[in-house]
Amino acid sequence: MGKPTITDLARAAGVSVTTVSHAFSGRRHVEPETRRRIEALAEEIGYRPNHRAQRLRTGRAGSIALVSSMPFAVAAGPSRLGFLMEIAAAAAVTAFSRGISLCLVPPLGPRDSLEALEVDGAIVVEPERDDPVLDFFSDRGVNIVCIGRAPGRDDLPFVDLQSGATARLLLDHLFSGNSNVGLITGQQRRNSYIEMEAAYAARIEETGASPTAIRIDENGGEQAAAEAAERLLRAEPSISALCVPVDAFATGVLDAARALGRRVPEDLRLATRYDGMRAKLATPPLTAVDLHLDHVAAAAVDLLLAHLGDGATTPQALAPPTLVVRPSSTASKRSNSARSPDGRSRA
Amino acid sequence: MGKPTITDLARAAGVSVTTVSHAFSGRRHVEPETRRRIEALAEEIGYRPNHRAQRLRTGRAGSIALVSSMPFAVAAGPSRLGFLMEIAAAAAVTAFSRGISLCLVPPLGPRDSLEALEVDGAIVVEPERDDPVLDFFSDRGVNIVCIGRAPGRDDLPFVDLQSGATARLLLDHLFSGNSNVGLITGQQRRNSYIEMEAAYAARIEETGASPTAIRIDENGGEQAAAEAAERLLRAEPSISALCVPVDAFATGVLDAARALGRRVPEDLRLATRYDGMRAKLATPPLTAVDLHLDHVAAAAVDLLLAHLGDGATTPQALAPPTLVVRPSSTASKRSNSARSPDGRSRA
DNA sequence: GCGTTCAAGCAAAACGATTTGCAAAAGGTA
DNA sequence: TACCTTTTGCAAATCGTTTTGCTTGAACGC
Repeated sequence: MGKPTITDLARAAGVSVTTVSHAFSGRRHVEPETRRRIEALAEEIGYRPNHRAQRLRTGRAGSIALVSSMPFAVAAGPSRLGFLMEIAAAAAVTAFSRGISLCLVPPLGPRDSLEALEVDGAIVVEPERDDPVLDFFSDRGVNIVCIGRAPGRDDLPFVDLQSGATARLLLDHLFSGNSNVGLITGQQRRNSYIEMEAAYAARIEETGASPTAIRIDENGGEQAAAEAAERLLRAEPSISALCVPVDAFATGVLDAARALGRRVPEDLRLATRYDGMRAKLATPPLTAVDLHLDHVAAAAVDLLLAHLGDGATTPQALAPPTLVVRPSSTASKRSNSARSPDGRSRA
Repeated sequence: MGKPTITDLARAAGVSVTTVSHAFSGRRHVEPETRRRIEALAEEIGYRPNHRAQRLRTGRAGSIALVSSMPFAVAAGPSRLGFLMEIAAAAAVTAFSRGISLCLVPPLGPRDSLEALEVDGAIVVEPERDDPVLDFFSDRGVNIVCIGRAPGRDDLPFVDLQSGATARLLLDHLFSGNSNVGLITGQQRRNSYIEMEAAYAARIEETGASPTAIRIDENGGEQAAAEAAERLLRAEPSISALCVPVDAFATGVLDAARALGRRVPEDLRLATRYDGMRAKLATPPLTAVDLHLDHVAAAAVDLLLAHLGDGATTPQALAPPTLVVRPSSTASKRSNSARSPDGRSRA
């Protein structure tokens, strides 16, 4: 015969299945001595509750999904992967520590391939406006939590990526060098771009400078950014600093600068958002923002769980994003002795 | 009332639940016209089969796990993450295209935290000898497929990482420059280290050179490697090339070389294994091996599925690993015009 | 007209747990 | 003793499928 069931265990212990169930779940009191006997016996005969049966009965799936709204395979590639995967790793750890597992969901191609998915809730990373992923889960009655506000969906709970603060951090830094600052964001309408553009517009308004902001299709990746940046820098040679939140775009800008013979940071100061491998290992290393993605991921898991009414651990407050200054943006007059000059030591 | 069940659908269609079930599964013939009516009606009333019930009945979980035997959070950190996550992304895509989902499993801390996991099978990435992860799944009767042979577990199916070929590729390249080649591997007993060490020993035997091989605890990460490499290079100043399969160790070696004033590649040639961000973006970019991890991941998923008797897609043959020569190992006499000199263009 | 076969569909038994309502025993009070 | 309350445990219903026999009715050969 197969694996022992709760019935086998009950028979062995000389009690009913109800009692066994209660002994494990604690939903009702059972005589401590009885419980101990049951537990010992369970261990002995190797009983383990059947999750599939539990799930049918309770209606819980015991797992959540982590979804990127951006294709894995698309050009933004390894870098974007870094962002998502840093979240994935932390989310997996948190989820498992809460007793649920985490499914990594690739972008939905043919819509029905996601049918297989069976989850209690989903964490969607930086959705764009009208993101089909959101509809997919909404349709199925799956709880959603976003990382980064979902544009146009104020009904959805989210963990704040603090994009406004991040934007101001970067812009404060770049504008401080008395530079003529340009902006390169993504074409997709993600909240972080929207807030970045708003902060930039506010800055421009304040200083009376002339705005130089362009958008690039994320799918073009590094190369599209390099081409666009080259055109931009030719057209507007007075630009002396660029805020480029997408790190793949930022390295593209580095290529463009090299092609144009403009040194970074002496002739062009540069800063990006996600402080990943790419920013850290670029030449020169890129000024970036530590978004505390591990905390963000953990908070997202806990927020989702709270919405599921499960483990009501109160999501703790998030630390504000912090600027990590690296050589790519040190003001040209000053020496390279800014904090964390090499950007590699803490990798 | 809640979501429509198969019973509701059967009633609506004026047939029995059996017929509905057969209409969807195709296990028995149903009148084409009846089937069409059922399908249309299903669409109309919004019926979707309950996965939990299906799973209880069929005994399939509909998902597989991807497990790293190495802690996420441990010092090897972002780099190791790259390796695992590159596999995770590709595996997720393949798995979903086969109609099953993929759970990302963090390392097991307290053993029971993994209890929540409910999968049909597990892919374990580069297990070490006596890896507890393997026992965990074996105990539970979960099918296992490894990426990279599991040392001491010849019973387990695996997707070959072709570590022997990889080792020879790297060693051929380094020895070709008439260099005095040293080796730095990891202390853990993973198959790739074992095969690398064997290939190195064979080389030494052949050439009559004196061996200089050390092992470093993976948990020490980049810094431990830097310290060990510095000691090694001081003790054996004649070493003119280092084979360092772990990329985090390789960048550590770069630091050590810098500290000792040895230029790479002029004074010290260097090559690593995993061709990730780290290798590509290092200064100078590191010679590495393209392991075709995306194919490996896909093959692992298909192999696992084959063992589950599910989608018996024959795993296609794997492409051999290919050397990607970068400036870190170009022989000192030659110019830097080896193929792919900058290592960034194809990122 | 009689057996045989086949197609199409149905009723009911699993799958293995949780949960509800009820019963027996135990203790407390009047 | 009678009555009420609490504790402890049980039997049976339930979750929504899949799957196994079993019934029809029709087609077929003879």
